[in-house]
Amino acid sequence: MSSQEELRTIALREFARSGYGSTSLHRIAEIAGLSKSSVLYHYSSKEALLEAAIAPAIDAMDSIISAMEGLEFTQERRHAFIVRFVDFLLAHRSEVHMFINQARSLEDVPAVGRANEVVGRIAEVFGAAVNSTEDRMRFGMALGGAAYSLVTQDEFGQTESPIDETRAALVTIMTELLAPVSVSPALTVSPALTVSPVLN
Amino acid sequence: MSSQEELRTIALREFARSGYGSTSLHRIAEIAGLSKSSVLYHYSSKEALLEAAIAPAIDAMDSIISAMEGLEFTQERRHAFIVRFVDFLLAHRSEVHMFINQARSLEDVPAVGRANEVVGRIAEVFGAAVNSTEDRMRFGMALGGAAYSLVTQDEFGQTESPIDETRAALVTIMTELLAPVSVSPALTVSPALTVSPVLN
DNA sequence: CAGGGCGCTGACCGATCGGTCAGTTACGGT
DNA sequence: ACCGTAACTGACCGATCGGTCAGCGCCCTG
Repeated sequence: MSSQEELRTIALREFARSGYGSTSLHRIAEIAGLSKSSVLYHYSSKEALLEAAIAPAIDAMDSIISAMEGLEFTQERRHAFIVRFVDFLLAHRSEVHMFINQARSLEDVPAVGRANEVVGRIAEVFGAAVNSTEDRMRFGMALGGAAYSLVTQDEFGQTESPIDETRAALVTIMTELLAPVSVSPALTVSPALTVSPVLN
Repeated sequence: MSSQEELRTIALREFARSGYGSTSLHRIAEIAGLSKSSVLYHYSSKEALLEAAIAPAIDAMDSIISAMEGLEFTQERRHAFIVRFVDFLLAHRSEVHMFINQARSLEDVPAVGRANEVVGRIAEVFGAAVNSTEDRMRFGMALGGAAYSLVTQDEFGQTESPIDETRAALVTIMTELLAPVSVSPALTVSPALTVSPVLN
């Protein structure tokens, strides 16, 4: 693996694990067995290194959502999206971790801004079929929950599962969450339930 | 509001939004309209400020899980846990955001380490009834997804929903996710189970 | 009026940050 | 053998970090 690739890989892992702002170039260099100057030789700045590290994931996410835009939202297409999305998550855990955790604090970085745009387009495509509060929560829990549980699965030392088992489980659960809920109203908890004092 | 409380509130929000490492004491002081020295007058160190800010949330989470330990895992208790957990999420969004995003990088901080312990105990309690890969994913997506979608809901400028609608939707979806899959889902929610939430 | 905390401050400290720059080493093509 | 360039480095820069400290004004009490 070339130094450039190695630096990208290391930076990605460290940025995701410790945060962009809290990861020093010195640390990245140290892990790579290089000096800080060498890192800045390959990438003109810390920000350039970040962009190089996450660009492929943004492209992948972009192509997934582009394939959905402007098309009617059939069951088949929904399922195809879920499968693509799960595979995307499995292939780009660290990048997704970064988007989830630091998209807000890094939004001035061009590449991260672009990532936020793409996420917004996903929300738009689903938004057409998603109106109620509960449906919106379903959408958020399906995408966010899938990403989050995948990320923490290898962060915390949980029991590891075979990849295809994980993949199948994710597809099943996301399909369940994103299925049109108009059916079986008996499931929903009555809205007149005890309104709790939510205070800080 | 006293300076101490105000600093705690500001610190919590900034730590959650930008990360602990990337938030300077100067910035916190600036928002509070004080000097950096004043912050260090009220809290002996940045870490002490962090601990003071998140301690109440950890206590609340601790009491929720303590109420579950050592008891048989009935439908009623599962539902009670979900309701308490959702109310906990609603009351402590910022703290939960921090645990999710930075628990790993901050684990040497005593208070955060304690938070990780509590999360581990939650996993243990549920782990008894959770064996397959899919059930484990369900658990992760229910807890993590709920926390994540709540956090991003007000971070990104999404359409805001009434808080009791959000609460009801979360309870519904989490119940659906955590219900034993073998049983018909229609049977799992009994309407008379609304348990009053845990107060802080 | 004296004085003692309390809340707060600016000046200052060493460490570390991202980044610049001149210079060294290794090496492939002619 | 020579040269150009790619890969890499240490010394150094200004800025900012968390933290220390002496001292400021203010209010309350004796």
